[in-house]
Amino acid sequence: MARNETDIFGEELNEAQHAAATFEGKHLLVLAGAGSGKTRTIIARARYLLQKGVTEDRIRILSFTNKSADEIVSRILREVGSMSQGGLRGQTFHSWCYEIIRNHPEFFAQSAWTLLPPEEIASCIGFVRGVCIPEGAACPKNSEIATIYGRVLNTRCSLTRAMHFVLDGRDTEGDENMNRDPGFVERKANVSTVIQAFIDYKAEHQLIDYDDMLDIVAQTMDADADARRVISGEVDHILVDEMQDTNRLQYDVLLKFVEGSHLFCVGDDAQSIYAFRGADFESIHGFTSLVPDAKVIRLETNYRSTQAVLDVSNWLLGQSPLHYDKHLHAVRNGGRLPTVINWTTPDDQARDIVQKIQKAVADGGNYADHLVLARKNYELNDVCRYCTAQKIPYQIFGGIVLLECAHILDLLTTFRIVANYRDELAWIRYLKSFRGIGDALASRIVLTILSGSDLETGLAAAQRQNIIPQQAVSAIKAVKTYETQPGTAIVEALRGMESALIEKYAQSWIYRKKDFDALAELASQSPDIAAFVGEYLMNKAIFDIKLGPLETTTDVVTLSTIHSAKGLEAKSVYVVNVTNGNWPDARNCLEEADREEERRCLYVALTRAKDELYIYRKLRSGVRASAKKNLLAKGDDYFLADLPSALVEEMTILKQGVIVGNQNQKPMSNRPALKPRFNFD
DNA sequence: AGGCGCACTTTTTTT
DNA sequence: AAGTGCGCCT
Repeated sequence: MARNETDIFGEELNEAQHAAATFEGKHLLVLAGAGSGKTRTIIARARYLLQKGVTEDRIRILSFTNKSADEIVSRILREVGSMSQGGLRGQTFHSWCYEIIRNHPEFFAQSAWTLLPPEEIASCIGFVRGVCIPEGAACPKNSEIATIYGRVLNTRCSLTRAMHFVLDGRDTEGDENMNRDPGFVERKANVSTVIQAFIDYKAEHQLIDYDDMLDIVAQTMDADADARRVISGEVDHILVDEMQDTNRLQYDVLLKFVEGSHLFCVGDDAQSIYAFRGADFESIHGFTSLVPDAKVIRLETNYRSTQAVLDVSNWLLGQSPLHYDKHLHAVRNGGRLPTVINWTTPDDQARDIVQKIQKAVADGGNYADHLVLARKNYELNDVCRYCTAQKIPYQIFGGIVLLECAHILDLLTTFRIVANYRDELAWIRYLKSFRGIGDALASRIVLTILSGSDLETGLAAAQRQNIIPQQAVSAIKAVKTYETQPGTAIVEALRGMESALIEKYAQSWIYRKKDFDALAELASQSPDIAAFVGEYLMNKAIFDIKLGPLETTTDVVTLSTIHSAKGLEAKSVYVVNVTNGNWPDARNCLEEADREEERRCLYVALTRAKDELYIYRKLRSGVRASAKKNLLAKGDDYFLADLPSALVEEMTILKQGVIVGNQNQKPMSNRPALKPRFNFD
């Protein structure tokens, strides 16, 4: 479609973005480099479709997190105006499939089943292993089996390969050698038995876990032509963000919609950082062969960063032995050289970041212009501390969210029990929070309770046998009374469990206690307990953001892990602890693929910066970097070792506030952009 | 036996 | 901060 005066986009899109947004073919893959206007293009696409008369409910927007999906949707609605009745949906693959299963009892036996909370999978496995393999048998830990199970489902690989990956950190083809090792064969047999029992258990108790949902949708649509027709008939356009993080299982779901819908997928292979969840960064290259009739459009102009920032990012990527199909160029020439800052103690690092932010704000800047990024979420703790001490407002992404905290999960067992009285796992966790009840007694009590036909009779039976504390009975009954007032129900649950929880959490109780107000507030927004249970499991992060420190002011510094920072950008970016052994992580660098994923992760971090980029690294680390068989033996730095001095300034914090160095004073870079090597074979 | 408490490790990253 | 292992107590 040619541009003309009726074009809704005017000058806001470049040619490639415009071509993508107004694409008229069947399926499109948009390969969008960092800062190339990926989100803007998805939004433009949605606006274009709406403009063309496609109704909101015929469009699905899928992203990797609820947070980013929601953000895209709200930006679209903002730009389109308020004509929406909330028909436009932004979702994750998981919440999408959850909805499909719920809405189609005619195709899915699982429609009314209960979702097995992810943090409960390991204990469920522990529960079934007790009855199917002998104690002390050669078998991985429950949590490892849970990971193995997820791995097999998400990547569609063999059990052997998944075990090799999870237990040994290696992901290789060729199972023969493994299967010749008698020890491995024994472990594998046990894992098989446990997983089989786990699958049976879930079916018997009408439970599905996150990954099961995707698989069940894909399977059903595969086998049942009616289901395929009806379900894929509910949507015309599927817009997928972060396509590079899509794994085999998600791909499988998507492929079922190829016939009936239009796919519009946006991604960047160089920003693929979810291999641990089964994403394969190369799978995006297979798009055109998997999806018939697909076209590809590339966005290669970076609008976000200065050339100086992009030079370092491109250099990093160019150092990779892998080949990324990338030719990013910046529209913003020059810019301040990024700074590498060496430190000796984490405090030096945190202090320096905070001082830089304070100075920028004192000079008239905003807190919101600053973004602190870390590989692991605990690395943000020091920065947090300094921000608090200096009264710098901040928000933090990543890490354990409220709804994953142990005390919250403990309390919510009452909700799960009321929502589904036969939820054995919820019962066990609930009962175990009372003094004197451990695994064995809890199992016995549950057995008695479930012998009844409903909650009332079950509880009565347990009371008759005198095996259940009165407190445990009355708390559940109280919660049950307020089934349609979840906010009040939380208060009741807390009243019933408080004394038990105080004992359990001892000193940390004073910190945990205050979370329950927020939880009650949150729950009160749902119509009833069952709805809340279903919703919170699908949307934990969103709830957390709602409760976060955001309310006070919007001008805040953002602290985030890279994985939670997808799509974020800021004028000034501080990347924390880019030190060999930490980044790449010493435990995750056995294979080149692991190290390269870490590199992509760093690439994502660097490309968040618009104007100023600070890379922090620990001085003299890596001396003993070879804990993992010298795989990191590339001097003190794995990633930054050969960084050309012309690309950055370098400084060293010697001790409190004393900064030396400036080994490179050149303020501006006006050299032509470095381009990554590219294999044209 | 079953539950508890203490000391110890172990943690990436997320739906 | 939460899970694991082990010895002690009821």
